[in-house]
Amino acid sequence: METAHNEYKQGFIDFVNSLNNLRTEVATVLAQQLETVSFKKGEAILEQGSVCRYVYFINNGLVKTGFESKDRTFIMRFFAEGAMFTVLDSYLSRQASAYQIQALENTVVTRISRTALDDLRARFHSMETFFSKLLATASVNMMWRIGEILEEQASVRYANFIKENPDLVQRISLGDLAAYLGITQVSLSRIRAGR
Amino acid sequence: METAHNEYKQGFIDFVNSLNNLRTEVATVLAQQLETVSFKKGEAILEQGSVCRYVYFINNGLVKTGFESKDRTFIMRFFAEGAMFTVLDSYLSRQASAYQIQALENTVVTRISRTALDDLRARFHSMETFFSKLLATASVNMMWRIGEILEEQASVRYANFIKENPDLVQRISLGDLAAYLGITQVSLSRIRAGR
DNA sequence: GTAGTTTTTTATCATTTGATAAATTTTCGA
DNA sequence: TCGAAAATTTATCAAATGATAAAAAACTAC
Repeated sequence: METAHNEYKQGFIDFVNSLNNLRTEVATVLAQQLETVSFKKGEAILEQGSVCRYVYFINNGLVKTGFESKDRTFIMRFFAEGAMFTVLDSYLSRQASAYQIQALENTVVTRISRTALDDLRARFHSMETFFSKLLATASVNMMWRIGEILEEQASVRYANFIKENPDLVQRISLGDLAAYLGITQVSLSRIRAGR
Repeated sequence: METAHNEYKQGFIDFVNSLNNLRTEVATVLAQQLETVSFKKGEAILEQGSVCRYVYFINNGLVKTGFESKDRTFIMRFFAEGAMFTVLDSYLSRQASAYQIQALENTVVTRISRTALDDLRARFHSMETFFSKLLATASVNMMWRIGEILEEQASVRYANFIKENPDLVQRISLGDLAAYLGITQVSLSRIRAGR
């Protein structure tokens, strides 16, 4: 439906503007490059081993990015409505990704292809600035996460996660939260029991 | 000494060019904003609690970035000659940093102030692109590190570090390497003993 | 609503890492 | 070169987490 489609595009544009305000002209060109796609709960948005060719904005729903290793799964991050994400290494290198993206709920995303965004970044200084700021945000988050993992035990990280994401906790399974914390689901259950 | 000073500036410029080639004009303006500073082994380049006002390029020497917590120390990263670094959260937010930077060897850095770099990023698209690429590199490194910490035990991460940084290992103390791995120095000694 | 599947909990035992202390080795300045 | 300080190793015991299995609870599909 066209109306809904444009609304979704507007979410993406608003997000970009919130990081770095675009001239109307640039926003218009950007809007032309966006497309909106839906995924059902459980569906893979990006499979491990394929190349991530998009930057995504979540209109609604919830996704996890992570990877499978040996027989365990690890989660890099959850992204909910209003967030922008990609699998950065694959996106930048154009190589197959070790990471996957999966919808944890029915999810609607608006995305832009790397080709299109590269072009916009090259043509418009403001789009490059937006991209810098996007990476800056991601970097600061990751820095923080590394520090926390090094410093704190799983029980503390669990408590921190709950405190900082009270909303998300309701929507994430125990197993996925454990995979985010880097411990087994059984260990997290034990931590919750307080032993 | 002026000659040496210009050589040092050139290292910074070469690094920028390697990420995103600058027009001569831009490189010249950039060069005017650089200054070279030396630190003795053990000296703090940035103290925990102050604001990181620079992006640094290491001409020679070795530094660690990290933080003290309770009674333990943790290291985010080592940077040796040829690397560019800053304390990103503090640099971007202009807030006091939870992280410190310390010289592990006598170190010569060439730096640019945030004020000057912000100005160059605003004036020259190519400088913004350089900054994006710098952040992209940092992001991919951090992504990789998070995945590794989640997935692998300290003994494996130790083996990986040695394999990927055979040069650095010679120059880093066991304690600092343990702080990077997120374990105690005693634990690392035990891992090395192979028990 | 019920059966089957998935998720979560509980329990037990093994492994990894931390805390502490002491011995040993290395480094460094006088 | 000596002696003190710092770094590293070794040892012992405690705490945190993993592996496995089984029970309980929650969720789903029909």
